[in-house]
Amino acid sequence: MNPERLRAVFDALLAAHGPQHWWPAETPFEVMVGAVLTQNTAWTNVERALERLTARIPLDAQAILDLPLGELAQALQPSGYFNVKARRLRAFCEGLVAEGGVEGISALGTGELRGRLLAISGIGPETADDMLLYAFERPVFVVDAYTRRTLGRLGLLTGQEGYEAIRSAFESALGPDVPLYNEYHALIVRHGKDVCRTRPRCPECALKPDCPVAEAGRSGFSPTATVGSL
DNA sequence: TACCAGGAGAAAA
DNA sequence: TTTTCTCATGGT
Repeated sequence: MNPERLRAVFDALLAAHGPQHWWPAETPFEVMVGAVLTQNTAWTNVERALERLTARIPLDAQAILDLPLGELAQALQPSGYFNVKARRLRAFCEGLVAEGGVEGISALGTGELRGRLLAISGIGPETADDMLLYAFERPVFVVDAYTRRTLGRLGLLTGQEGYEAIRSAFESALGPDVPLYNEYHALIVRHGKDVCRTRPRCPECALKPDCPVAEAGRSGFSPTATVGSL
């Protein structure tokens, strides 16, 4: 992954969309709850679910654990997959309490913290990295479907790379930089939802002149390029 | 009407 | 080991 090209794409995204000021939450715990609820779900639906949940209980781990599972699922209903997410949120809260809460888990090193999060059922790589970057401010790059799609359209990814390969490629190219990772991922999501959202999906829309990151990515465009060669 | 959204885990091949 | 299926609401 070429650092200059990656920086050029970031600069183009920032110029096009401006700072995103992520994550839209008040506390680290709210970030983590949101990370679970936003799995494969539009953020507007997550906001509805959070409103329903906080109308019933204070937003903390013990209050969620004290809420009967059926009531938790009912509160989460607008975010979709509500039965699944109720179980996942409860499992996460159990894990968090077992680790001594947000304070306790904050004391762990990044690698160990990531391992603990991934050990919880329902917390996969992207959700764990959302938490690490946006709740704990650790230098971990978040890879999501928009990252694969947008960077793939720019020729910086083939689409065949695994999650860890993409994450380590970004981190190696950019160096440990929490504010940069924060803004970069937020901008990729914003861009994916905004400019590159076409119906039906156009695999090349980012390469069209009206896409603000097209030029930045074009210099690195190579349909057969791989992470390692860029 | 059909598709998609800031995934993850279980089941099947 | 890799691929497919399931979970589900709300916007376009």
